[in-house]
Amino acid sequence: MNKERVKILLAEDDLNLGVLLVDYLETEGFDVKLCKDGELALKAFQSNHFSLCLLDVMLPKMDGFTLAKEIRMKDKNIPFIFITAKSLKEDKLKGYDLGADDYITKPFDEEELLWKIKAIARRIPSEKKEIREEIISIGRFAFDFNNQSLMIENKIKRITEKESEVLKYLNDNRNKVVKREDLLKDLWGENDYFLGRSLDVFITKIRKYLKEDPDLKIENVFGVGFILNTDSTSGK
Amino acid sequence: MNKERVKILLAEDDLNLGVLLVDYLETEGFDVKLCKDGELALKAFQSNHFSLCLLDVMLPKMDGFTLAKEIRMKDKNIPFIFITAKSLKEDKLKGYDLGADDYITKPFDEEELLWKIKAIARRIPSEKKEIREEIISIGRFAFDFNNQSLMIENKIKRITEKESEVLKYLNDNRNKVVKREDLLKDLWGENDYFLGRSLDVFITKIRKYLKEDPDLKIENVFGVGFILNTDSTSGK
DNA sequence: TTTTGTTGTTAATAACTTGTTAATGCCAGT
DNA sequence: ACTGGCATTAACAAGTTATTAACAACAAAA
Repeated sequence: MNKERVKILLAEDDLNLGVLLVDYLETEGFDVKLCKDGELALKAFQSNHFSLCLLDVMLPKMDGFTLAKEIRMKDKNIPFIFITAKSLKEDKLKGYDLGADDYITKPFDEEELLWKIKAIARRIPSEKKEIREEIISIGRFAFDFNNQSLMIENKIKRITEKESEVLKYLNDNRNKVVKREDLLKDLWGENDYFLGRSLDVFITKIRKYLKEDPDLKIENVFGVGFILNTDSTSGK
Repeated sequence: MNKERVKILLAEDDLNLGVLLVDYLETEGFDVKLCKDGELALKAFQSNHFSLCLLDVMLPKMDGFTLAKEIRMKDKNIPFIFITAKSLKEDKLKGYDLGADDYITKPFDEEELLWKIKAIARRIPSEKKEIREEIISIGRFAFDFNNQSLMIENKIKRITEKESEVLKYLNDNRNKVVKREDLLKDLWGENDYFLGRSLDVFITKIRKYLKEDPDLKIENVFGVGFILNTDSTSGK
């Protein structure tokens, strides 16, 4: 959960190159959105959140520099790398003036581009803190998965890692039947008799925690799994 | 007042080029320290605070890569730009592995170097925050990170650098679980079994310091990390 | 030398698993 | 519908293993 993938906006009209790059970067762990002209790229930028822009200078509809200017108006910190065919000084200058972090001249070595991206990605402030703050409410509890804590009436109970995982799994499927099989496969990686017994122990423990809110109940579905019931009207 | 001059460490044995660069960069508003070999550069780095390193790869006494490695041990985030005579891919690769942000091949255009520096400088977090005299209060302690001291009831305890770092990291995430993994990656740069053991030692030491305020506690979150508890209502 | 950080050792502890017994639900045969 | 048998589940206890605490010894650096 620690590794949110870095999202890259790639504006490149040469689809051969574009698809190649997307493949390459995705195997390297980036999330890449390819747009084949400037306007599409701008549109994509407006509706998604990217951490880095890789812009070809020569683009249909809107050239890379104009695009950069537009993007810069939306986000004044996002890093750019320009892809340019010629290594003209004026071009480079213009790019840097717009706040480029780097440029790379076609034809280029993919690996080199990767290094450049990595160098920049390294300095992208990690968004961890934002990711961290999610607190889920379950009945009258506030469940903080990352902190492994269950709060109710300003009491905090710290629970264990596996307990958290199981509770989160149940809650992610609240009011729906969770199959033992699925839960075990997803949380333990495999599913055998003994792990099943282990799961039962965790269910017992979590039931104990949840007792403080009488509306919450983990029901057993015989031979199939469990269901976390948060809705007092439902259930039989 | 916003513009503290960015300090650059320049390691370059060719004094012609070196002096030229110093002049050029200084007229551009940077503060440049020129060192003519690797050892001098390392020494300079240890006694000053720089925001960026410009390292020639070929240097007397200690080559640029080794120098970078040494510097990286002192500061895990400082950006490097390598100056290299040849444009060999292996060289570039090696540089990037060490965390280079860019490289530039001799002979180069000064203006181009300037752009690269500016691109990086733009992303240097304004150092004000780190440098400014901030005294953080942690429970009944006053913690001065920069001076590595912990004060309580007009007693001052001087603590070590790593102790400070760990304490600051915990405090920056007070009342939240700090994962061993994150802490080690951020403060040590990597995460292995032995560093984990080392961290435990620091936790023990810091706990000892914090004992004087009974409301402060570093709790262990088994298998995950630690949490600095400053809030007496929380805790189990 | 003195300080700082790392590695090693041992004991203690917490998490998870396995074991035991009792309770419960399902279903087949009456 | 009732009943007995069997599999599943609940609850708790005991066992196992890896993690952590605390301290000491060591190594590296200032």
